[in-house]
Amino acid sequence: MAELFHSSKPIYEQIAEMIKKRIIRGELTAGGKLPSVREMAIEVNVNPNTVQRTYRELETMDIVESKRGQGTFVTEDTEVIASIREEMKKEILMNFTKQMFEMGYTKEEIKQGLTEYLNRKGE
Amino acid sequence: MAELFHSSKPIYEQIAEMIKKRIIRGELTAGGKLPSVREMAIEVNVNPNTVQRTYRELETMDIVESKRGQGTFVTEDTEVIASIREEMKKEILMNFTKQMFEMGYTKEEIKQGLTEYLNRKGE
DNA sequence: ATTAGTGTACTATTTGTATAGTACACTAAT
DNA sequence: ATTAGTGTACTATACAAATAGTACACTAAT
Repeated sequence: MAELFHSSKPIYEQIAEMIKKRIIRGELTAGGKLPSVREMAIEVNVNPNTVQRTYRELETMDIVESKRGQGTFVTEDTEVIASIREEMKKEILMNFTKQMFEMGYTKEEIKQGLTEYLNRKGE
Repeated sequence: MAELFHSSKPIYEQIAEMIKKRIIRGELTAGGKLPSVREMAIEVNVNPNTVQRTYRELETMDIVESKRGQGTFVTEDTEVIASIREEMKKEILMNFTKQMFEMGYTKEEIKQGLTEYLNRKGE
């Protein structure tokens, strides 16, 4: 089977990223139920303990709430979700621009590079 | 001292990234000498063995050449350097756009998001 | 020849990640 | 009450990354 994850980052973090993106895209709605620890473990082909760790992390971030015997649910607090979206966007942009600056590109070159890349993708 | 590295990625890879960027920016020139394994270890506050592993990786990629008793030198092949630059740029752009798409943004929203972010940085 | 500064190799130990297996606690449905 | 499906906890094991320490091989300068 195809490898879902990169080796350079802990799998439990990568699963957390994946779930956050699903929430942000609306695939998982506020108050909605996540796959159970065991289901998710099968879905992403990983040990249940690893998924549990992911859920624990997400719970610490107030993104999900785990209810013993019932399941794990996306927070109903839409403001939390909105702020997660902004945080992720900012984080991704910051990381991207930082790396491009470190390569020596200027602001304009970065913008141009992105535009070229996106146009090329559409061909 | 400030932590130079992220915990989520092997340090030896992060050092390799750092060095590649120095080469690309021209801080380390073709044929130039890198800091010795021991010097670099002190510079980045890490064990010499970790730096050695970085140098070994870079040598495998034909980016540097290690000479016993003399030191480790940037390749003199400027084409290799040029291609590393393009690879890194593409890699960074690909990673960035992939993540933004996964968050649900469109091409135009990505461009706009970048422009806004860069403008905001200048304030 | 000696010395200092290189890269290189090796063993041992620690830490974090991930897996494997088992067991328990709670909830909802029957 | 029983059962199935939840989250949770625990021990044991394996592996990679990183550290620590030591030693060796080679080069250039003295």
